Amino acid sequence: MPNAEKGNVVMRFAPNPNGPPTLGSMRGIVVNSEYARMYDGKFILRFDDTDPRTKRPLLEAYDWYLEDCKWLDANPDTVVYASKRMDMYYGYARKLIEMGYAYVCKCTREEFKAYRDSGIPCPHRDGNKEKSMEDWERMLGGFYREGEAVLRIKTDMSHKDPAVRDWVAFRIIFSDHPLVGDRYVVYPTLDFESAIEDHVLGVTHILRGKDLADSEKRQRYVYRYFGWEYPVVKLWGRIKIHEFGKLSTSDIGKKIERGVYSGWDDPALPTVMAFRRRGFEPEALKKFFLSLGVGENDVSVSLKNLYAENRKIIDGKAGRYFFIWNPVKIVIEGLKEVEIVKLPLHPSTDMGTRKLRGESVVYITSDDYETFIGKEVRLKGFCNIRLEESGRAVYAGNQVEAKRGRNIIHWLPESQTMQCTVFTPEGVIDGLVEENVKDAVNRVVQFERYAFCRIEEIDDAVRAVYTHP
RNA sequence: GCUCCGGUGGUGUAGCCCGGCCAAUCAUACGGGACUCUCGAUCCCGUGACCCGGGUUCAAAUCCCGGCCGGAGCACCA
Repeated sequence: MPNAEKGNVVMRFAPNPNGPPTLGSMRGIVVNSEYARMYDGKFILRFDDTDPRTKRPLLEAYDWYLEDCKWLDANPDTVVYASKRMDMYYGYARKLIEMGYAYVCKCTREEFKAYRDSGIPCPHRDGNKEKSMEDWERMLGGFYREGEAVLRIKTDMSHKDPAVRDWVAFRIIFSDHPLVGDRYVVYPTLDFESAIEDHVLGVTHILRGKDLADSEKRQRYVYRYFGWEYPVVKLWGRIKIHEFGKLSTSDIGKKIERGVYSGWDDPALPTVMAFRRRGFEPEALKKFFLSLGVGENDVSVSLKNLYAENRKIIDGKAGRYFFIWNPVKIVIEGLKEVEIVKLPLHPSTDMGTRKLRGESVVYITSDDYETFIGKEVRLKGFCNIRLEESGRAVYAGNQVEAKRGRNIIHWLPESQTMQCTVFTPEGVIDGLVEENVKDAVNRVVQFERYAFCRIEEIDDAVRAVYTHP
């Protein structure tokens, strides 16, 4: 990073808490905090919550961000709530008005758009400062209705990029704010609020999405007027995950209300909550985002990369259990005695063993039954059987000769099963699981030949959440 | 339309600023083999990329110009 001195770096992540943190937020948290850490710097979490109407903050979401930061090992050194610092913004606004760099504009949106598009100053632009100050105080006092007046920053009405021409710094919104109630009617826009805060907080480097590229051009005017130095900015492109469609936070909210998703932590959603619920390791998420780098080109990446990262961490410590989806009951004929089968909890890590009864009535998945019917298979750790028609099977010895191959399948004794529901991104899968998983509540296990899953809850039945293959 | 910004194997990334050590890094994916009482893991081996066209230069993925393709912004949203 340019101009980064060890110990003197201040970075921030500045979300609007209008919903739960998503993968996109995670990128912001991870990348900013990691760079700050790399330079022994400071990491600030700032809530840019200055629009109580269009992007209305969600009260619970403030804490969600705090929790998710903590979980991602990105605990902020400082937490700032923009909506609680309104008076400070007002102060800077007054200074700008006094200096003649900001003015109250009473054009309608449409009127101003016309001026902006043609590059002509609007009639309010060159009014005297005293009048603007008076109008400003009236705005604050509730004299104007919404839309009747805004405070604009003077830039350059002939700037080649129309987006930077005299942009709005404050507007009137008669709507109570989840955090500060109805104390204010004049709210700063992101561009203004963020410009002031970055300076006040001493932010040295900004890493953000390129959708905010124009912000810099706008904000630089304010910095120039105050004689401040603008932080170093690095932008990243849009991120698209193959497995998730385009989902805006508000879309997701609606779908949750309609019952399409069970909640913000539905495994099908790209929220941090969902990934936590699925049992992902924060370290894997971090590596995943860091591997994307901070290039300005848009990335379109598969979750498989994340799965690979996560697998590296959990494979060595996830206990192995049998989960039978689409169970089929098999009666084994000619089985001599009931024996206790000991299976290792992990094939290479020493985690002890689990026990299953070697009974003559077992369950296997119908997938296996259908592909191996008429053939000999080995019930892993137990014995060999030949699968026959209509759920029968014949005992075929104990020799582990079937080693070399694919015909080793998992199974469960009838007397030791529990109902199990797995919540996957594609929907719910029901099946049977060995009762030994009761030792693994709230841990990630591997259901052999299926996938890694987190055991969420066990009462009469088992609830598991799909992690990844 | 206007203003910006990008374009390295299937995907992501390093290298580009300060041209040569790049017949291009790493990861993932994919193919093959070994091992394994999981379709997981591990170990080998392999496939596979500098958008196109000009220019500058002894030398270009790296610099310049044009084209094509992609993205973002053009809100009293963040």
